[in-house]
Amino acid sequence: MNRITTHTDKLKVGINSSSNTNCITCSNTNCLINRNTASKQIAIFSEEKTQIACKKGQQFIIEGAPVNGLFFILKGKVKVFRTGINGKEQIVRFAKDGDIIGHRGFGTDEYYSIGAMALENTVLCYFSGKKLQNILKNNASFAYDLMLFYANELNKSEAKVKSISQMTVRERIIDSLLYIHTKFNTLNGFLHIVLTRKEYADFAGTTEEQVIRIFSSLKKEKLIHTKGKKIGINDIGLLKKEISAHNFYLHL
DNA sequence: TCATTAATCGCAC
DNA sequence: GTGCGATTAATGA
Repeated sequence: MNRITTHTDKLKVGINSSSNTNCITCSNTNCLINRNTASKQIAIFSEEKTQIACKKGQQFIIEGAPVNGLFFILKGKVKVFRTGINGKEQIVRFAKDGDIIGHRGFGTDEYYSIGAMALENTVLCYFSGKKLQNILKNNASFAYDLMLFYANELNKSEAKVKSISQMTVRERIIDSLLYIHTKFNTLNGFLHIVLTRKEYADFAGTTEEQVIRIFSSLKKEKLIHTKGKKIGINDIGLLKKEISAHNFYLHL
């Protein structure tokens, strides 16, 4: 597709790649580490990390596995989910370049309560808890940014609870579409991420059938258009209008 | 192309 | 609004 994708494919060398991207020259401006380039300690990040290449569909965090570090996404898209009692998946959030995965259990001796899977070929930067703790203790600016990130995540997670418990299925699906749109943007008129109907359902807290039904009525109302798995939003303003009546400001 | 997987729809509850 | 099963469309080897 584009030059960047090709670059990622070259990095597809399996677990524990030795060719680490240097944090100083890294072009991922969405990354917390990158935003702290001012610090001289930035060089340490490059030395302490392990780069991991994940193929599409590969799960790199298993629910119940012991927590021992933190993942940063260098390039790619990931879904973070939790499995319910009857095997139902609840997608907790999506993540893209620069986002952090596995932070909930960081700094504890606990086990992951979530799973994470690559939605496309993804390159991760992995820091073991011990190494990262050393960096955090010596870099106040980075620690502060990480704290802001945690606060923001908590806020979003609280908004999500409200969304699932108080909105109708249609509203939750529209809300999810808007979230995907703000997070991943569009490409050629379609949302720049490919999700199955089931994944939309798992994120909106409903079933695959409901998603299909809502999508087809939204299509009839000319609010969205689809081509295979790809979804395009025709008028973001109109969609926002539908949920703004409830004064829910989600996914900020 | 053919086999596999996903999307869709109808229908019962 | 949910869940099952049959049909149809899309994907990818």
